[in-house]
Amino acid sequence: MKRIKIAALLQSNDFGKEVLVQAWVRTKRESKNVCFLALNDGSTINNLQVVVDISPEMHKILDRIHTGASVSVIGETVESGGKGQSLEIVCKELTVLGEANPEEYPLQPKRHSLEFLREIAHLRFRTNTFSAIFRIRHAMTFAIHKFFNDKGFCNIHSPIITSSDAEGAGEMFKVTNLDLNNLPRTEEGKIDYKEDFFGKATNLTVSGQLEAELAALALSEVYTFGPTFRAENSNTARHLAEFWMIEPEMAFYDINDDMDLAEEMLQYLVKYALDNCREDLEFLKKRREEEQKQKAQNERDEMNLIEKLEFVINNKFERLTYTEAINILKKSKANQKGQFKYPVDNWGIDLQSEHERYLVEKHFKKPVILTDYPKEIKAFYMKLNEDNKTVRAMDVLFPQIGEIIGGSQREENYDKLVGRMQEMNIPQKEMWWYLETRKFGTVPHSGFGLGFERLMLFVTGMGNIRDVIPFPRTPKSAEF
RNA sequence: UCCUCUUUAGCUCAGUUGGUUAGAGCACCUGACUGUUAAUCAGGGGGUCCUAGGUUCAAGUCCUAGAAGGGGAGCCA
Repeated sequence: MKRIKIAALLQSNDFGKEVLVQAWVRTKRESKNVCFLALNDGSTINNLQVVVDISPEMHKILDRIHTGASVSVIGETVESGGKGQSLEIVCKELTVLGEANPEEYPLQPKRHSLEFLREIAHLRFRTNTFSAIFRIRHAMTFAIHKFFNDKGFCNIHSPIITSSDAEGAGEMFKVTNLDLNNLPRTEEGKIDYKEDFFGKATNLTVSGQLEAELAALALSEVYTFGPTFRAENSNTARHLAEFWMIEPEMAFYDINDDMDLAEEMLQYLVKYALDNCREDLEFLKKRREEEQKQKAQNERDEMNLIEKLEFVINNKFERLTYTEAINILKKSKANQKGQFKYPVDNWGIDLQSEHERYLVEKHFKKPVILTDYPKEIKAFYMKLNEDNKTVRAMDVLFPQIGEIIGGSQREENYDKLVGRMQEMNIPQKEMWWYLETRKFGTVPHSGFGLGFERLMLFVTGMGNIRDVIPFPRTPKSAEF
């Protein structure tokens, strides 16, 4: 008999049919003559209830079954005699595929702390919360490819190992196969990378943007979606040393086209989750509501998870320039009463997360796109404005998460780009290939980077980025 | 990296101004129960009080150092 998945079975409402189900036991509830097994196979947040009449033979089998065991069940679908589910199966054959010793199995049918589950990341997939999160993560991955594919974008696999460390996007992880206990040295005593695998120093990529630009200047519209590595000693709920980033790059797009695409994409992805992950989102909504009860009244969410997601797809993002944002912040009561840790006084300061949160959560109460930042606080490749002071950067700020997207129109003018590289001490020699795209058939173009796990934080309503990636890599932590 | 908090049973936590044998709920085991929904009820077993020093007649509790984790900040996506 062919196995049927629980999601399909629960949807079918097809009674009186014999089926084969294989899954893991979430709970076993036993009384004298009857036993109920709640089974989950990860195809849905919902469990299948299996009713077992306790005969002496069944009793022996049931003794081996505890939370976490894997079982194979042949039974007949019936309309449930109890509340809580419409369909259940009456067990005819019950086989234990794998026992789970209850003295050792760490998951109980009760709420565990996220910190504890992080320590057992190999088993946390088996909880409602994490199975919901990773089904949503899959849906978002798929939706990203679908969004770009439907628009005629080309997916580009940018390299993971790179020899350029000129981007200044953060500390990099070194890639080498040199014997670290016996490093080859040059005459000056420095490490001789000519002896290394690639014949030069290499690192893990911190961004696929520069390579994506090369592809965009031929294929017009491309995107990358790959792992990204930053060796920063960042210990926050929003940073990972290994994370996934989506980086579209579009020829003939100016900064406004760039913003339009970013907004359309985010709304598309959130809508996709609402349309395709409803039950998982409802579960996470309830979960968050429970969590909120622990918090002080003024720290609680104004909207629940579903409302928050619907709000994003139903409202235009607020667009304003850095200069306008500074003026709003300067005049704000929070600033005048000295409630900011970093007071807003002069044009040119870098916005702190408290300032971003004020704009998004207090002032506009919706996602905000900030543009035209001072050139001093942004990257060398961003297009310089006419004023010679600001660049065509755009950051999309989301409630609770902060910067979810960072992007810009790129500097396509060769001389201006070289000038900016000189100002910011970016070595031009290593970047010859990047500069050549401005020498040969340069065009206006734009792009942005979306932190995939930050999107996941928003969509799932989870508070810690370590809980939306299967196996988080953070400083002092690379278990599993 | 900085600030701050936490670390007690498998899990979640309580443990008073330092004082006898360290507690609860859940989980586990045993028993009861004709359909349960994290089933319920009764009983039972289960402890390196994070680690190393120190103060004291006496330390889970106080002091010092360290480790791990949480929250906030910086860096950023």
